[in-house]
Amino acid sequence: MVDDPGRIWRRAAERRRAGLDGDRIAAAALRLADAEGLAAVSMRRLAAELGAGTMSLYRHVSGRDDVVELIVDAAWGSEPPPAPTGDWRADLRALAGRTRRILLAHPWLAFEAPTRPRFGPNALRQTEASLAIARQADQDIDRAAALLDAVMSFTFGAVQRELAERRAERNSGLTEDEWRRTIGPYLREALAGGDYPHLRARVVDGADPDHAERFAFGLDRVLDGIGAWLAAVRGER
Amino acid sequence: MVDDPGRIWRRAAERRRAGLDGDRIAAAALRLADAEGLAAVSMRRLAAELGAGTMSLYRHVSGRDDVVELIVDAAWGSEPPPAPTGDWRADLRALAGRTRRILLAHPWLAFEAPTRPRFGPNALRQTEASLAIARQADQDIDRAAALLDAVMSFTFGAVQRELAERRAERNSGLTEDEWRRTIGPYLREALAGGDYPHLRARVVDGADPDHAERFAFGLDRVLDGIGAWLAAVRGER
DNA sequence: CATCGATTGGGTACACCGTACGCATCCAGT
DNA sequence: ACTGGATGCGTACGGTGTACCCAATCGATG
Repeated sequence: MVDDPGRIWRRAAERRRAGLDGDRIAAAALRLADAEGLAAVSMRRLAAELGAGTMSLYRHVSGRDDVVELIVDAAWGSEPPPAPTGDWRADLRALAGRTRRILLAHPWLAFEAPTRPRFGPNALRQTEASLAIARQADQDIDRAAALLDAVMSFTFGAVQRELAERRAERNSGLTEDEWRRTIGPYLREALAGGDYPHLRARVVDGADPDHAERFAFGLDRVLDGIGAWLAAVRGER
Repeated sequence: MVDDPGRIWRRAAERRRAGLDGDRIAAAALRLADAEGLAAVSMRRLAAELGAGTMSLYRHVSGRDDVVELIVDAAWGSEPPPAPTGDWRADLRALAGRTRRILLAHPWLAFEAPTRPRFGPNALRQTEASLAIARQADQDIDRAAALLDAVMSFTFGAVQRELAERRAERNSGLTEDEWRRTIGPYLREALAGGDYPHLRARVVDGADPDHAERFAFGLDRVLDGIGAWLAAVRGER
């Protein structure tokens, strides 16, 4: 067998039949990741959290990667995907909003989820629901997939940026202003040279953007672009 | 001192004055990361690559995080940012294209770069150039930053998806088709149930999308949306 | 009820990781 | 020539994932 991405999920189904604790592992790991970050989810730590021996975990999970795969899917399952209502624009917006909410609720997820395609039950349900929504805009599966991809690409990218900024704020002092004074010595020196007029304008004159507002702005641009394109495609027919 | 993100870059400047080998470390680390992935860049391995003792690295770099920060900036410096030409749409497209090229050339970068804001010399130059381009579309710094953010959010998200798919293809067998047969046992079972009609349509009837084409499609939608918005804003004035 | 097979729990050990600390060496400026 | 600071680096500690193997337990069967 070359590589079997379906392994864990088949196994999970079997376990459920046998009634064992693959779920407990996932639940404990998710709790740990949310509380102390994904790095804190080590096999030893996780086992300790469950009051079990480290190697016992390997009976239910084939390694740490499996644990991560499990909690990624569990996180996606924390809020059901929205159902199509007939208004593709509103539905796509709701879908993006749900995605952002979930990513913000599990800050490790945004950096782990996009590393490879996932096939957990919740991921499957979610993809299905997303395609159902996208096909309201265009029944053609390839065009629907393409426009969904554009929306989701933006969503992930935007939330990652948001999380990175949030983390930077958390890390150094407290406020965005405080942070500026921390990086100050270096950045001020760089800006003082006059080599970066636009950067300087952004830092000095620019307003601190509201994250939610930023997200909504970008999303609206994407949806506008998709709307215009749909109109053009329909016009051609 | 709470936390000093400018530290390494100040230090780099001093080193250059003193003429030491902070650069050699960065160059070797970048080579290693590109050849064997970021995970292969360990302090021991890196030192061995340089024919030096492990702890010698700590004279020039305050830890592994510094090494990563150095190679991230070095990677951004591998292609100069485009200069404004007067056509904001073409320039933003060129900027996104350059970003995609760099991210694809250093596959580890797409997953490392967005974790926090960077302030290396190349990152600074790049931000400056990007803002210069964005301000061609709208002189207002906040609006320019907002539209640039939308473009870059999409770009990062899209390339991450692309890399994830590429990796999945690499990992299991060879072709996309081969991959489908690998995941087959599990996915086929899931699709056979009839619970996922849209997903099934995508897998069975859908075409394998060309990555570059997908990227161009999404980017065009974003740029269209921005164009329409700019026209509306200008109309209001 | 006794017995046997399979399934599960877990301890030990190995090879890696980042890095704190302190000692040896070398080179520059006086 | 001497001396002080910069530099190289060996050792050691606490962490990581997990391969391997033995003990215990549980279920079904005779």
